[in-house]
Amino acid sequence: MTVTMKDIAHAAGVSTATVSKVLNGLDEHISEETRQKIWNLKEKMGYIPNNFARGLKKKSSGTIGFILPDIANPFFPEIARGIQDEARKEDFAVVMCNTGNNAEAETKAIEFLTSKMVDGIIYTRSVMNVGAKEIKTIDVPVVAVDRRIHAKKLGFGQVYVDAVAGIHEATNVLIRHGCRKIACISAKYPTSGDRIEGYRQALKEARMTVRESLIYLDSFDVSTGYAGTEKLLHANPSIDGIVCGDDLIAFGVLHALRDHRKRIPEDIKVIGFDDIYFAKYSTPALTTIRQPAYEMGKEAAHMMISHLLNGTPLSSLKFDYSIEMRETV
Amino acid sequence: MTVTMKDIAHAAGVSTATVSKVLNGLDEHISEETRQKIWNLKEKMGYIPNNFARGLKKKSSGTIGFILPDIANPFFPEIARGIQDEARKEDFAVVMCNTGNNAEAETKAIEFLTSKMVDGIIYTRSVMNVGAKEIKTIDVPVVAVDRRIHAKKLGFGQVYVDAVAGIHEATNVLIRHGCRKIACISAKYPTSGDRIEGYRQALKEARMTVRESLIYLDSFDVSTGYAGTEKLLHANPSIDGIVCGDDLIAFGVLHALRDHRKRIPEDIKVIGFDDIYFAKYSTPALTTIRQPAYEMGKEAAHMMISHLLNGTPLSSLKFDYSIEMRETV
DNA sequence: ATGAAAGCGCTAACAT
DNA sequence: ATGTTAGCGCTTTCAT
Repeated sequence: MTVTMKDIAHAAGVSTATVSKVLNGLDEHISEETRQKIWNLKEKMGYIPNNFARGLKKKSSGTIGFILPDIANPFFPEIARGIQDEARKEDFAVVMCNTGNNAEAETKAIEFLTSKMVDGIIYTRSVMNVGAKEIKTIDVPVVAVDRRIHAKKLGFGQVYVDAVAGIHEATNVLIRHGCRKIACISAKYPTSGDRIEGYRQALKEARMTVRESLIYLDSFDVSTGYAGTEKLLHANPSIDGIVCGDDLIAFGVLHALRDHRKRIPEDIKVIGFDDIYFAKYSTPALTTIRQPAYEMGKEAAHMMISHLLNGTPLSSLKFDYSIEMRETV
Repeated sequence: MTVTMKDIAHAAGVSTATVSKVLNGLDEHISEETRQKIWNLKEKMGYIPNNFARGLKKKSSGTIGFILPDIANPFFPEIARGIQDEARKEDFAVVMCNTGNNAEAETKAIEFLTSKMVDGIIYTRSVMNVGAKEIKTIDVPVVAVDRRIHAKKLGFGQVYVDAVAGIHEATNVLIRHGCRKIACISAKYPTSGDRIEGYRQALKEARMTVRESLIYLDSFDVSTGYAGTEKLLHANPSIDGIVCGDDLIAFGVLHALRDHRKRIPEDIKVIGFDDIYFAKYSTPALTTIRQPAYEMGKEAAHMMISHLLNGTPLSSLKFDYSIEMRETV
């Protein structure tokens, strides 16, 4: 049987009000004796507070929710770590929901979390791909990490790196290193259109023609990198550089290139985006544009909690990317 | 303002009971007209159910909790994916709590989740390292994944791979490939003592002496692998094989070996454990003992949900490991 | 220093 | 076909 405050109150011969006060530290006016008795009973009886009841009453749960699109992509767990380390400091719990890039799951996660389970939501998917309806019904603060959204219009907070500029720079790196026929493999998520822009811009600035046949778009995963490379290479054997939308894609590219006996970076250079933990351990070590995932998570949580606790307005925070030169360029 | 059932009931000119019935699909005896009216109102007013209230009443939340020790270790997200795919099928939500290998966080996660927030808990840490007190207070079913625990005694379910046998086999692989001086680097978590046993046994069976100076124990992370290799190599330059407690450690080992200009596998062979997603992309590709993480997660969720829904008893499910021969042996 | 009581939003058994 | 009602376990205001 579940032990409730009532049980403790009964055992201690006091009212539930007294028990509640003691257990919540509101015990200035409680006798030392009663206090002790209650704490002991709590331990002895194995009392666990019922969060449903408490939440129903207090209308807050001391927890923040984190919605991520793909837990298998190390970039997101890294953000999660940042969020949690920060939340822990402020004594907030964090629950995570993985949507697996599934729109329905995303909607459900939002509904679930906003059903008063969390005091705020940190989000890493473009909100643009879920219906406006869902967004409007979110009645807790939200801060978006790493995804460009119309934050201000929606009243959201935002922590991000300029991905367009990042891909622009990635492309420039390749150009600087002598690549003349540069392909691009990325995801065709609504938000990722941006990224591609960086590639196009860089090419134009270098007076190189942008050819659609050099662009392959699917998902942010290894198989996209592999399949994209196969297809692109087949149509254009002379490609000498590949800009990747993220590191997972880059891993797939590396793998495909290896199967095609291409020498990296002699025959072809590749550059990733994110700098996931494993980028430095790949074959060969991946050159990539780094996003400070952990720090972004930390700041997102910080922003959220300050807002929750002190009413600090949610803001827009931009981080800088950096270039991690390794062995693929 | 938050929209409640009362608001809808008021707007529709019916009672909250009727609204509740309709919104929960218990509408066999509700007129089509009322039904429509309520659904429309729900949409129009942006009603979101209050999970606290519902949970308080129903004593269940349709969600299962997943506690993992290190979200940055790809092995765990893989389990998480399995859990979620299965849960999704049964219309259960899953929330995750990352403890970061922090005992306090673990205790909090348990308290938090058991505070009636979830109907069951899936656990990937040895329960042995949290106090018996916490365990006793868990009043929801739990199934442990990948961790040996006294499942039966505690009434837990269990899904696992025999890690001792796995490490035993890993060591054998090295022996079979001619290694004569085999070191072992693993974690000194309470549960990991087991793993080491497999190494010791294999050595004994091959009539090789077990030397403590060839064993390095710290944590399941890359830096342990790196530091361990440095230390071990310094004391025993002639080591020709290293058995790793997990793949993260193996990655650190590979890195250190590279810095020491050791040729792999010619000079020294290394074998990992888990077969995380990135194992095949390392330099060189890691030979390792595979645990079917995704499947284990799926089965754990299946077991949990069957138990929750149909009362199927929690059981003990053993999976087989397999050997992934790649380039480090 | 302690208690009584109202009520958070919802569900479900029991009317009608 | 719909409504009444009695809580679920907790917090909190107001009494005492």
